[in-house]
Amino acid sequence: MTSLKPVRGTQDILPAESRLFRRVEETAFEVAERYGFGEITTPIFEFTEVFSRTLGDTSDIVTKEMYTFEDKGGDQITLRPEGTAGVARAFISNGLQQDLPLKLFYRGPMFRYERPQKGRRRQFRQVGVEILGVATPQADIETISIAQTFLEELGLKNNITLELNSLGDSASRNAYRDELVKYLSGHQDKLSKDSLERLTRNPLRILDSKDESDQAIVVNAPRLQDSLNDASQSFFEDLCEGLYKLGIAFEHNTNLVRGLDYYCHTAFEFTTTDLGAQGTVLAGGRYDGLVGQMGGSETPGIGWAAGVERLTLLLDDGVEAKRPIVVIPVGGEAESEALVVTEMLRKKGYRVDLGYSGNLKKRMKRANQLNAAAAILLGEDELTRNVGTLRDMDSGEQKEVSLETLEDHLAPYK
RNA sequence: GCGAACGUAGCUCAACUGGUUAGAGCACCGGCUUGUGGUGCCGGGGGUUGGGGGUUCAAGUCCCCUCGUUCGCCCCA
Repeated sequence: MTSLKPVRGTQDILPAESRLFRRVEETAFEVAERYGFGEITTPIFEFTEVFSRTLGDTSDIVTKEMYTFEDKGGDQITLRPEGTAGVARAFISNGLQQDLPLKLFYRGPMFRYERPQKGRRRQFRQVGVEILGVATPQADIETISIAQTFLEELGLKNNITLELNSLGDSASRNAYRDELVKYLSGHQDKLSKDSLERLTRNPLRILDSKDESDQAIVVNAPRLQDSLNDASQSFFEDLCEGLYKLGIAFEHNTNLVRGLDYYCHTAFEFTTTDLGAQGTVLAGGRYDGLVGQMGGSETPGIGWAAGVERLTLLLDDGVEAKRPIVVIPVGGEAESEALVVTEMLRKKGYRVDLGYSGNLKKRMKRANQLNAAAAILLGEDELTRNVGTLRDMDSGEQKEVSLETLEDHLAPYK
């Protein structure tokens, strides 16, 4: 019996919910195209190395969250836990450095072996964008503004906040990291257990620890923004000014960080308070070191990814299916003619349903459940006169129409 | 991976301190209405109470294990 349940952290998405997912993904894609992005589709699994090398051997994603297996040929394979690594790999594999700058959009399932919660699944869907080959804040501004437009068009701007920070370039960042570790090492006795581990693995993360004792120590810690060098400082200022000119509101959260080594400069998150601990709905940052680290030529990059499930949870009004026209044969003799009429209308672009069985009453009920806009009744006596009865399902009004001119009466129902 | 709560029909929920055959609303199916849906009335199907074990004369109810969901932590979208 357990085998008839979906695997933990996976779910079936039925038609009503699928419409919500499609709305999110289609909106993202449509906005991305408007901003000049092209869609890229990479495999949902890669050689494990693609992720382990880019995400770092110590990151949680690599150490405990990847679905990794050996295939029948003995290769180590991993179901992708995120989208950027695969895009970077595809960029190198396909020699796309000659096409820079590149603006890419992707969508599809990701896999992480985690404890499921609301808005957190083991198989989940993301949409995301990447801009490769632009080292200036122009790309950062565009990346954030496409995100903003996307969320706005989903109708979500009211309960979502944009948090923004700069990690500085690698020189600034490394200098700060050393300074922070030096400071925190003096307070090891008061750090939480989690943060003690982070101290060696991922010290910047301690800045946004939720532990109260940690926060008390962090308050007096050296500040990230104070160690930004001039170049990093002006990069961030240019970004802020660009956002300001576009009317994009944000909060400068100086404790917002990214753990992985290749991140630099811009880090941002769009968050909501409506989803508990899974409040991050869209997040991204600049990753100038990534492509180089994978073995490609040094190529700056910036991008974001958004969780489709989380976004659908914020869209509580459902998406109605489009209203069909239903063709109803009355009596067995009419069935074959009904099929012909149905097929003719479908080929002309109408959304038409023809039930498989049942008397008139049942078929009318079914039409009502489908939220049909109109029904076309074809009875034997009508067919001898080559007409049908067109019924408006909202008003209940009916009229006989000639089958030859049927389409002339259907415009309101297309 | 750690901590906690919860699992009764397709859905939302009942069932007094353990006590006959586990109920209701919605949904579904049929009838009132053999060429007319959405409202109404009448009837019907549907449950190994997540699964397994234990205590008891008796378990949906108590205990253990397991699976799942939810909340928090870790981490992230």
